[in-house]
Amino acid sequence: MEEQTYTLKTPECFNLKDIFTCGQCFRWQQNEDKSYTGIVKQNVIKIKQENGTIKIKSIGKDNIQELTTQYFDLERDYKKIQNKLSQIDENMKTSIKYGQGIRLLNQDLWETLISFIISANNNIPRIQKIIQRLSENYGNPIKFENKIYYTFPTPEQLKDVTIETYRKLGLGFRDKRIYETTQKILKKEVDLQKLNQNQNTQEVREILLTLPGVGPKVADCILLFSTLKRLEVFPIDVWVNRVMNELYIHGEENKINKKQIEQIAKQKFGKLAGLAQQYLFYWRRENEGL
DNA sequence: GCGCAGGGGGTCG
DNA sequence: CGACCCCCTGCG
Repeated sequence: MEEQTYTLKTPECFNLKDIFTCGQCFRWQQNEDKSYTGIVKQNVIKIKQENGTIKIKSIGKDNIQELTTQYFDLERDYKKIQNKLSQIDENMKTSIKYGQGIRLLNQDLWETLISFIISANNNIPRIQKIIQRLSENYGNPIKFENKIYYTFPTPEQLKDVTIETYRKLGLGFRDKRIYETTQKILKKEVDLQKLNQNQNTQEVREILLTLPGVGPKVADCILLFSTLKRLEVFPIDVWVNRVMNELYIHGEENKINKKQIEQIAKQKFGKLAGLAQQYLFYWRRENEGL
């Protein structure tokens, strides 16, 4: 495999720190020179933002220009989305200003599915470690700049991994969920290839919910952060719960039910609820002391 | 220092 | 609605 490079003018609304720390991905790490290295499908990618340009170096199967365009959602007009959301209220203006550079990545559906099952009742450092361990044990090695990186294992690569082995890898009670979901995918009880052919988001959501370990919040994350890219969903985790209560309900955080939040999100943000969620989540979590 | 609650990007029974 | 695996944090 050969190295590729690709340089492009920095798009509007594009900032690596915002993209990688807004909570949608687990496989990027920052280097000393402020560049980031990550694994995308069967490629290792290093990306650096400087002086109005994005410089990318990669090694792997895919054409770097096509991959970048797709993965970073470069064909969507985020400025337009931000302008629309900004008209809704001051909260939107503030949070968008804070997270201007956020883009919703088009991540591999299978990887997103497994990653967010792992995320349940878990914290980000441990989620990252677990995914790293799974990849080291079952993914493909790729050498890049004298280091070995590992791709996320395919369903086939996890085919014979037992629940006990998952437990040893530190997955905890998620062991069974990962095992059973993988088996269902392999048997095509849920066909990930065909899932996106379904136009109706509610129907896709229902299908995802049949997989062990996938509840409402995880399903919405998959719908939003993967190639399914359904911008109208609104994942509600503890942070979104918190910020919505503070901004729109003015009530006791733990007394509010999710249905009420869902309803407010839908009526206020409509088809762009997912983006609104990201700006609010990122803003609130990065300003924890408020 | 060390030990022990507390809680974390929820889901399941 | 409580339990759940693991691990990291904060407090006593």
